Amino acid sequence: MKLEVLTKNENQEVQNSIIKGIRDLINYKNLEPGDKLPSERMLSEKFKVSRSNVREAIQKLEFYGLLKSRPQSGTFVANIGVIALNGMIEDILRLEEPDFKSLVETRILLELKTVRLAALRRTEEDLEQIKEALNAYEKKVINGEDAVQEDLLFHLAIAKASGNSTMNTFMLIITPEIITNFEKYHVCDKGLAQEGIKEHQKIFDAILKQDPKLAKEKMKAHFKALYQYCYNI
Amino acid sequence: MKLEVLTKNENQEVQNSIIKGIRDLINYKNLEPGDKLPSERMLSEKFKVSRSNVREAIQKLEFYGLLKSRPQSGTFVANIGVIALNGMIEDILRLEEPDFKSLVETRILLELKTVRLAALRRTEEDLEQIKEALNAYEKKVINGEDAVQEDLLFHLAIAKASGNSTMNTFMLIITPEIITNFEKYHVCDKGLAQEGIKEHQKIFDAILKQDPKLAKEKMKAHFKALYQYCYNI
DNA sequence: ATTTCAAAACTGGTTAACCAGTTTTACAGT
DNA sequence: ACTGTAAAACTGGTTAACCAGTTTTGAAAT
Repeated sequence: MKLEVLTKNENQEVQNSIIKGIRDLINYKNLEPGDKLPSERMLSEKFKVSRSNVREAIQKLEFYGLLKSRPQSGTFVANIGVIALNGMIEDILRLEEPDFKSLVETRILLELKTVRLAALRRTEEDLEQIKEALNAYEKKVINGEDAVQEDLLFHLAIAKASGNSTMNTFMLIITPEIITNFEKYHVCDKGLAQEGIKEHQKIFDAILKQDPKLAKEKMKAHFKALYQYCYNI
Repeated sequence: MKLEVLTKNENQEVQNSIIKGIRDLINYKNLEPGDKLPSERMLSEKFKVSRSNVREAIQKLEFYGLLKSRPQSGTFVANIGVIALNGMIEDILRLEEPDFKSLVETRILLELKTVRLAALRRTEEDLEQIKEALNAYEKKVINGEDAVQEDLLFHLAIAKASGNSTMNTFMLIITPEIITNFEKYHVCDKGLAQEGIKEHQKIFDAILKQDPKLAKEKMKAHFKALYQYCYNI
């Protein structure tokens, strides 16, 4: 028997076909929320795929909160109702890779919110960490070096200070892709970076003063160039 | 040698210690972005853990965009700079489980944005799917049945119509947790659901008319009760 | 008919051997 | 010394056997 190594796309298709199989089990085999899924071994046999493929598919559905594995016991369907399960699985199957415009749009949305929340909720420790990130950014820019990383770390420090762990996680998810694209398209040239220092300082001051409205305003100003760039692609 | 099954928390700690190990490799062993990580076998030996544990930790860092595995070749450090890598790994290690308040806060933020974008960008097919979800919700509520799932599917249909795949993904991530908590705390009782039909209809009409401002307004009104609930916990 | 409880079957997780590409190595030919 | 190339070493991914808890089962005891 000849074995082949699958490309990432082929593997994605295998995973999706397993997810479809699990969806069909829920739909046509009376598998209700809360019930136990057939064991990984049975699923791998039924779908003619390896057990590791089954495990990966289960992990993906677990990430989206649709399944829950319990060691030495079984994998269980989340208790969110069969209709929601179906709708969500359908959506997950059709999810496409995020484009850069989506990322920037989402980033701006998150940042304008986290900076307000940070102004309202920041602790003294948060302030210190934001200040530290600001200083690192400033130093790099003054030396004429590329400071995309320090820029993003400043924004991540604000997200952390927002006290909202969900938004913090989401910011972390999009940040590497943002950095990669910024460096690829040279979004931040030296002139923008010089301006950036002042803008960052103003954002920091607003958070320090606990003025959420001002903080949001200054963040909006900071993103003005980015906005323009994004809508001119 | 006695083996024990690890609880989820213990496993989390194992994973975090591997992530710390990888961080140290980057910091102290001249492992620069773009370089190849030591092989999974070497890491599992070095950190005295199983290869599957190493693979899981790598997958987690891959999810956050910090590593990239290439079959039959190696795992590579993302090209986002050593400073960003360090900052992000630190943040990932300290990430906490999201609380319900964070989830609701994030949901409202996303929904007020996606509904605006949906009003601007919705296709005819989007409209049909939103209408379908609206009808399903209506039917359930009129029959006096619990309609939390249909409610959320209506909102997911709007997120899909926003044309922003990142926001759509984020909505999917938070939805199951939202459903679970809603059902647990009985956030939507029958009276709210009756009101919900009218509110959903108004949101749909605004999207149909391609009026983003109105759509956001109606969505805000829809969340008014939720707002109150959330800040009274 | 009901309850008890130990043995058997089954579970997700772990391990180690294996697979087939990729990369490095080292030697043969010039 | 340099180049070409084939073999060896190494890679992430896959497989199958194994581990120790969990669940089911079924016969014995009541």
